[in-house]
Order: sequence, then C-alpha cells, then structure tokens
Amino acid sequence: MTRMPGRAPTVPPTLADVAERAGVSRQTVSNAVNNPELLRADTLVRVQEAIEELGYSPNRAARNLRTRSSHLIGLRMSPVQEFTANAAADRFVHSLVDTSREAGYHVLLFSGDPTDPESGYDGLLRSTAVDAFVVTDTYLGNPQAAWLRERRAPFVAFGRPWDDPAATHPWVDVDGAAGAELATQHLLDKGHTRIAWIGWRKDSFIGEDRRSGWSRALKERGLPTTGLASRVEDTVNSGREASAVLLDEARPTGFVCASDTLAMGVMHTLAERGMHAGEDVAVVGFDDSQTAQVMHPGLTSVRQPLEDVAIEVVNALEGLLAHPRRILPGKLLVPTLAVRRSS
Amino acid sequence: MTRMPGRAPTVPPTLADVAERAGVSRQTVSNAVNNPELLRADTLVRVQEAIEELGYSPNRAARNLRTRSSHLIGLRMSPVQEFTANAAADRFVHSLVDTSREAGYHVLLFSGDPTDPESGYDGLLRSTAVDAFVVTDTYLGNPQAAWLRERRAPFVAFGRPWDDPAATHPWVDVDGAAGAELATQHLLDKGHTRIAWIGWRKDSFIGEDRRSGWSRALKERGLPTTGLASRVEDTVNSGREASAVLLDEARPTGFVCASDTLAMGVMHTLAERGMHAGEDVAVVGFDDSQTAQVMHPGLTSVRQPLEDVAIEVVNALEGLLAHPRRILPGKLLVPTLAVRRSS
DNA sequence: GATCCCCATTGGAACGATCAAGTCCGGCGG
DNA sequence: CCGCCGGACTTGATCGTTCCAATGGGGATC
Repeated sequence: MTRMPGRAPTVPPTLADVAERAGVSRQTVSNAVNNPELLRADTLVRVQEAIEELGYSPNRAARNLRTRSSHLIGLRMSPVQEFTANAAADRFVHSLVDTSREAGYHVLLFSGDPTDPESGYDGLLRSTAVDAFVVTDTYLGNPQAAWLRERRAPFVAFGRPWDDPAATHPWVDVDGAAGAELATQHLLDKGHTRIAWIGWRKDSFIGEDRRSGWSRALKERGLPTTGLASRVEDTVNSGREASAVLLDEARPTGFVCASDTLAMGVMHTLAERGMHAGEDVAVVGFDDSQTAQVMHPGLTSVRQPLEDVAIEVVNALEGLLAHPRRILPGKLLVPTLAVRRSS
Repeated sequence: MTRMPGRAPTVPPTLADVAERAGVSRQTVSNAVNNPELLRADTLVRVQEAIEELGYSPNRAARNLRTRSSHLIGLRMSPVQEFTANAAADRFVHSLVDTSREAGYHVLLFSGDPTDPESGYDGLLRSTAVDAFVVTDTYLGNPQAAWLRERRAPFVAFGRPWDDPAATHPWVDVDGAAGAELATQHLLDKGHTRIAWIGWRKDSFIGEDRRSGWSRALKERGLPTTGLASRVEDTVNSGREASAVLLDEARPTGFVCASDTLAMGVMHTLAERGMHAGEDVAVVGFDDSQTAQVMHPGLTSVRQPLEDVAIEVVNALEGLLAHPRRILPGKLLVPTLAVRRSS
C-alpha cells in the first residue's frame, strides 16, 4: 500500500501513510486518533508525531461510510422569513453551530420542499447525509415534526408539540407565557394598571400561550383584561391598526405584544399621534430583535435564551443518538426581559 | 451479496439490492442514477421502478469516498454579529442555500478559530468534508482569503480583494460606490443640495468605496462636499453624535450613510430635536435591513442584490471545481435603492 | 518451568459507491 | 465466411476508514 514516489502533492495523506511513517499498523493509528487510551504512551507519541509531520486528518467520507454516521445535523431554513423570526433564527443558528462544534457536529443547511424525497428530510436521512435534524418552525402543529415522528427519524424540535402533547420526541422550548407575564409584571411594577395585549390569531398555539401570561399577570392583581386584547396578523400594519383602535376604545397606558413586529406597529401609532413611547405609553415587544435594540427610543422586549436552547437541543441530540430507544423529556426554558426606554 | 432475509427494517437498501431486484448489475444501477443516457430505455425503466419500490437513495458517504468530493460548501459564520451584517448575512445565506441546492450542493456551517487545524478551514478541507468555501467577511483585507489563496484552497469570496487587486481568486461583490451614488442622486433629484455623508473609518475599504460614490455624485453637479462628511465607528450612537455635529455646523438637508446602523443614529438625533425624517431632513441608509423596513416612518436604503450575488458565487464555484486551473474574473453587481418615507 | 491471562498491536474484511477494464452480441463491410 | 465495431451491460478493484477476531509477548500464578 505504499504510495508511488511521484504522487501529486495535492493528495492528502491517509492512515496507511501515517502508519508506515510511525512503524505501526493502520489500526493502531486509528486507535491513536479515536481511542488513545488503548495505546502505550510511547507509541502514542510516535504516532502523534507522524500525524503532525504529515498533516494528516482522517477522511470524513471513509469514516462516515464505515461508521454509518456523518456527524452532521440537518437544519432546514424556513422559506418565508418573517421579520420577527429572522433575528431570532439567526441568533439561534449561530448558537447551534457553536454548540454543535463543541459536540463534534457540523450543521448542514437545506431548503426546498421538506417532503421531496430527493432533497427533503427523507432523502438526506436515507442517504445518510445527516445523522439527525433540528426542527424549528413549530408554529402551528408543525406537520414536519409529525412526519418525522412517524418515520422514527431522529430529530429534536425547538418548540413544543402543541398539536400532540403526548408526543414522545425530544423538544426544547421557551416558556412564552412566562415571558409575557414577565413583561406585564414589569409594566405593573411601573404603575400601569390598564395594560393591553396585541397578539396573534387564535389558532396560533404560541400566540395563545403568550397571551395567557399577560392575562394571568393581570388577573393575579385583580385587574381587567376585557376589551384590552386584540388578535391580528403578525405585521407592522396590523399592530398599528390594532393599537389605534385600542387607544381610542380602551385607553390603555401600556402595551404588551406577541412580537416586536406588532410592537413596531404600536410605535408607529404613537408617532403618528405625537405621543412618546416610554413617556406617554409603555410598549413591550417579544423576541428582542435587532430593531428593538437600535430603534428610537429603544424597545423593551422579551428575550429568548437562544444560546441555552441550542445547548439543550444539542444535549438532547447527543442523548438521542447515543440511546435511540430512550424517551427524552421536553425541556422548557424561561426568557428574560431586555428593558429599554419604551417602558 | 444478497441480504439476509430477516434484516432490520432500518437498514437502507444499497445499489446491490436494487440491482438484484431489477435483474441487472450494480454498475448499471449506478449508471441509471448518474448517466441514464447510457441505458437502453426499457432497462432504465426497470431500474427506476426498482429504485422506487425499494426507496433507494445512494449512500452519500460511499459516493463521497469514491469520487473524492462531498458536494458540500463550507460557510463560516462570522463570530461577531454586527447589526448591519446580520440581516444581510441572513438573506445571503438563504439565497446561497437555495442556489446551491439547485446546483446539487449543500451548505455546511462552521465556526470557531478559522486557522485551527482541527475545525477550521484547513481541517475541513484536508478531511474532504467540504469541496470548497464561500468567504464572506472581506471587510478590511481579509486574512482568511489570503490564507486560503496561499494554500490553493478552492474558494469564492463575496467581497473584492481590496488588499491585493491582483489576486486571482474568483470573487463577487456589490458596487458600493454605485450604491452611494444612487442614494445621493436620489436626494439630488428631490431637490436637496447640501447632502452629508456619515461613513466608516478611513481604513475601511468598503467605507471609502461607498463614500466615493457620494462625493462623485455631488462633484458631478458642482456641489460642495467639504465639511459635509464624517467618519465614525459603525454604531447607532456614533451616527447620532455625528449627525448632531453635522446639523449644527454644516446644516445639511439630507444624509447618506454607509450603513443602516448609522442612519438609525441620524433618526435618533432627528427625533431628539423634534424633527421628522422625510419632512425636515432626508435620510438614506445602506443594506436595507429589516429595521429599515419596519421602523417609523420607513428608512430609504441601498439594497444589495444578494440573491444575484449567491447565484454568481455558486456559478463561480461550479466553474472553479470543474476547471481548477482556470482563473475566473471577479464580478461586480449593482445595488438598487429601496425608497421609503425617510426621503 | 509450564500455564494462564491480559495487554498492545496486527491483518483481513467489511462499509457502498464509482472507475476502469472487460465480456457479450448483433450488425455490417469486405 | 471472417473480422471488426460499437452499444449495453458486467466484473473486479478501489476509495480510506473502522470492526472484528486473532496474534504475540510478558508477567503473575501454580
């Protein structure tokens, strides 16, 4: 198996090359890389020197072929980029990549029709291109999660299985109710008593979850909620219109919103009426988007602990791949509040 | 090579399984997948049916091993997320993933120290984990590009080789000067004659490029630029301070900024002085971030054609991998202006 | 001194695809 | 009738790693 002397310098060295140089067998080099504790100390040193000198790194393809795993995690990029999801998604992906790296995994991005047998989940899995998936958009009873669950595909969801609380796949989520309660509490502490809610359509599980935090906080203090809530689409304009109506009809002094997008709509309304956020009316958003951070005068917002979510996701992933049968419990994390001048 | 009858249902079928079922050899199945034109029509149909029935997809690892290519493109996530880069990066990554998919490639994300021999560029390349890289942050004479160039690693840069115009690697970039000129022209058309520039430090190649577009537009009409330009850090606060000084000392009626971040700073100043963007003073940003789109009253901004950049990058990548020796020319794309109410 | 055991190390055989040569066969020109 | 050609398909080797079973040598045990 010795190399021809005149081989092109671009061909990377193999296990056999290292073995020859170190005067050991291939398998010993393999062990030096994967199970160093099996080698005698001096042999290990010798092999490591040979590896260093030749600049060897194990060929991924060959390793993947033999071990039937790719050490890649598939992440689907959601096709539509909602404004709110955007900043959050980016922060999450970053954290996921970092955490995965520490666990010895890389992240593979893909897009397109998720059920396409060629390029979708199924194709990637059957061709052993990825070991597992991370599923992120679980907005309303995510069909992808159900599909993966059915095929017993290894995956971890960022988001609860709203449509099927008995689902046994691992998931990680952020407690939206706790976040909204935190936001509402914050306004209560500032002395507000009439606090409005602007959220999403009733069929949004996440929206209703967050809303429940708002109403819980108010009811705990015996404060009214009726007439103070509005359910609309997740657009700036919807937020603008909803807040205008609420201001006219219910005269709230504070707004808690299901997203920064909606909160931006409230800001528009205030600006149009010559009112000042943080002085005349308090506003709190959700997701702590970049916009919340840079806008004037700064938007208070519920911040999801995405770094921790990524850590838990990778944890679950490792558990899942190590013990495919074991059923892992879901994990719920608590968000924090980034307070700025809008409140 | 026939499978044992009682094999676990989780083991995916192989070429040999398909071959047996279709009554042909492995190689013929391989050809059916990769070079269908080599088969007789009826054989092709027979093989395709077998593939369909067994739900076969080629094992990526085996293919990668044999062909010495992974059909993966490495993309490094820049560790610091500047605000401006954020939205743009996200949009670019999306486009890149979509375009790559059409070309038969997937995108592999990685992070960490780029020169780490384990997990950095070198490691990924030597282990044949990726076929090539896309390098994005070329802000000031990117050391990564130089490093890759040196090692003759296949890569395409999004961003010109500012530090070495004679560099021969393929690159794609957006003409920042043209963008700033477009923005300035737009304000000139609106009747403004005193138009200020807020940009980055002088050692930023990109910043100086954009600035040159502003000054070119003004000089063409014989309008003054002296005293109307400011060079600061890329933060909201710097933009706020710079615009305050400029307003006091030079009395401009319009601002063109090197980034949306700086433009946000201008908006803050205007708000603090009770002035209204788009009425009292016009403001134009750069990058068309999400914030520019949702803020009140909407920020006019130069929009980079990132979808086209991704297409050109993938084009270059394909050319590069098909003909490693050929030197591909750089490609410069022209941005557009997203006009909103701030101007 | 023979036996047993354990540890470090070895060599052959996969993993599942593609590459590079074959082989087979019908047709066609001389 | 022979030889040659080219299309359609097959066969063996190979990519570089890890799995598996086996080997040899050096104590410790009896």
